[in-house]
Amino acid sequence: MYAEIIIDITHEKLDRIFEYKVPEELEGTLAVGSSVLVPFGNGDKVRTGFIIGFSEKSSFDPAKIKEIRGKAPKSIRIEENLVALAAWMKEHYGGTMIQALKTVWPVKKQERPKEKRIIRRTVTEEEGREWLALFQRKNQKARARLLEALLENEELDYGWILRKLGLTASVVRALEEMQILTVDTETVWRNPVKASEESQKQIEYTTEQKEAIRIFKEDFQRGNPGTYLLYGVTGSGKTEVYMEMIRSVVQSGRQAIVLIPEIALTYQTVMRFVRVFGNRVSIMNSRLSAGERYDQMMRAKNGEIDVMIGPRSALFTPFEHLGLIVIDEEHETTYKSEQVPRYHARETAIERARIEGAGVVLGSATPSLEAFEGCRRGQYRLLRLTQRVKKQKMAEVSVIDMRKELQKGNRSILSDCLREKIEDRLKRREQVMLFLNRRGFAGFLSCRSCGYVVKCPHCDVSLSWHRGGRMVCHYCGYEEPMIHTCPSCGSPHIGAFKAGTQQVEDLIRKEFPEAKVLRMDLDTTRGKESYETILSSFADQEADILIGTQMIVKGHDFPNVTLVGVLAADLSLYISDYRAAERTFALLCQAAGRAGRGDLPGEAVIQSYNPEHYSIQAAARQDYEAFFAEEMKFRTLMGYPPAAHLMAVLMTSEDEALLNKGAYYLKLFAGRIRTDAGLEIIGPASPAIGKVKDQYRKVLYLKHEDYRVLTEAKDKMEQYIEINEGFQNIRIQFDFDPVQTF
DNA sequence: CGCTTGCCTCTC
DNA sequence: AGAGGCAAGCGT
Repeated sequence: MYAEIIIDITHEKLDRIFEYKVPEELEGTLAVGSSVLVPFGNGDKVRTGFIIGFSEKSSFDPAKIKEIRGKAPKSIRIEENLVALAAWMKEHYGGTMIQALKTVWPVKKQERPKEKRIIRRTVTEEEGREWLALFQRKNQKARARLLEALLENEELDYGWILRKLGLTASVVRALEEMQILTVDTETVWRNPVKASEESQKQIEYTTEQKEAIRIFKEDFQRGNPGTYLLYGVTGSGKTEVYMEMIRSVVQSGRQAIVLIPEIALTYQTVMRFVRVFGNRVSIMNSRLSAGERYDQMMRAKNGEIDVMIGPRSALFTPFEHLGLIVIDEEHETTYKSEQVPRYHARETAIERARIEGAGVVLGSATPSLEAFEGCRRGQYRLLRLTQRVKKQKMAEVSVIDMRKELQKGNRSILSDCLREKIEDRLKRREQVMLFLNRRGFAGFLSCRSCGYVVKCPHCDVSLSWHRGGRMVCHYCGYEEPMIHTCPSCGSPHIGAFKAGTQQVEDLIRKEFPEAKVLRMDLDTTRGKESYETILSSFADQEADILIGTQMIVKGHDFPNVTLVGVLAADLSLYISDYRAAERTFALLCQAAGRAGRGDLPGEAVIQSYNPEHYSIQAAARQDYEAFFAEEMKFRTLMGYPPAAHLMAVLMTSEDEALLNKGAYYLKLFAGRIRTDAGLEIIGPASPAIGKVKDQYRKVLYLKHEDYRVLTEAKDKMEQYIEINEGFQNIRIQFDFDPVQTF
């Protein structure tokens, strides 16, 4: 018997199967997904490898085949279904098999189990009373205290009782030696979820919610759940629908995974699930310790939990009978991994569900073009929620033309209209949220005389000005002190272009000195819990105005917020990315959806320099379908996803000349892959950031309607690169349907 | 003529 | 990735 093994070394040249003989004593104990120790290379250096298959006959020279040395110590076997998923991911997104395996199985090794010590009384109550009397006579107070506690409760938690009664270990040991008690050690699973006592109120579902639940349940019970898009406006009760669907999946003995964007994984979200599913819910995220993460994997594998909530990576939870994967806020770009393999959680979830016979529910108020187009093509089923649960009206949205403000002589970043409305809310003691597109997007230092911009010497991006007089590169972290004369022309008129959240905060404090203002962005949420702290103090109405970036438009309901202002709405329209309009539309809809979540009606003001743009117009009317129709025309015309597929080939090298030459030849080669006109090749282009950490970058884009043509092109290009020595010092990465353009 | 040094090859 | 093979380069 021979095993097909992937060696645990990330290198393109080793990214293939190696055959090893399975020693007889190990037969039966090894399976697909096991990790083993094998001799590798000339010196027979022992390496770990993963078994991805078996064969009776070897296809390699039998004389050269070596034997597996043994199982890797402390390893945990990867589920066979997840090995299959890894293979699909490698093929679909590029990268090596070992990278794919490590993505679906992030647990490195067994972790030390958490132990709990328990004190148990071994004497009868009667005997105990005799001992107690003895201790009291001898004035042995500590022993008496412990024994009294044990007479009340036969079992006590070791650490807890020592702390509570102020005892030392020697007291316990003494009683243990007298054979009054025993100390037992038990292993327990670490549990990051603290269960609550509250129970779920009875929910009245709307007709639309009932219909969505019914359709899913019927398909699920018939045994062929597919993929559904739950398209529901903000406040339409999507989460309740997910929970009801999960409930029916769990009732039939299967498990569910709920994916959420990392930022939305809050205490409140988890508690909603805990109220329904109790301690059979767990969470997974990067903030858990290795031990906690390992234990959650094991609890899932052992069938001790039914629902796993977490970001992208929770998709690989090793449930034995997975029945449903829910992807909340499915349009979020965080579902695309920026590490190899650059997988998209939506597509990967659908593939995992196919392997496991499970269903997928995608939920969003502003679905991705991919999801909505999928419904139009009949691949996914559309479930709609058009009504808000509490029947509140959607916020009234007005668009302000900032060019007209300028003509009127208002040069502030605040329009007169928005200023008046803020004043009005402050008077009525209602809350306001001001939303700015991006942190420090324009906090760069430029010379007003010659136009010189201070840039990072390593990354080709402008340095951001930070309070405290330093300039920082957001890509590599490079810092330098603020300068006061232009290095190019010597002019003293060099300064920061102010329009980050910090500048908005300064302005608001000056304009409304009586208002209490909170600011939330990457700078103020650096600390571990401060994200929650800021949001909950705003929810408790400790401030009147909350200023922030993307992060304030998600999660939390603030019932007292009746006005949302969007400053510089169209900044995200100008980034060089084919998804710019989609992102702008989603952001504006979400922002508008924040207003009027309580009993008071809400209002949103969108300030724009480009108010006639369809994404802004459609967002103002909250008209997704109008936006979709317009945007889809553009994607079709340009051959962008989801109308067609796009593959970015990112090349990096320290040697600029070599890189340019390599890019030129790779383009020539790409042109010969297919002779039909369907495969379009764009570039090579210098990305927006031409250099990162002293590595030059070039990018080539390939477009084709058929995704398989692109994966085929990827494979051929990989081969070409391997044969041609000119590419030795050029690194190449592929990115399918990228969410960021390079 | 032998020994270091850098590049190339190969890994079941 | 990392070790062994091999030829060019340098010292005695």
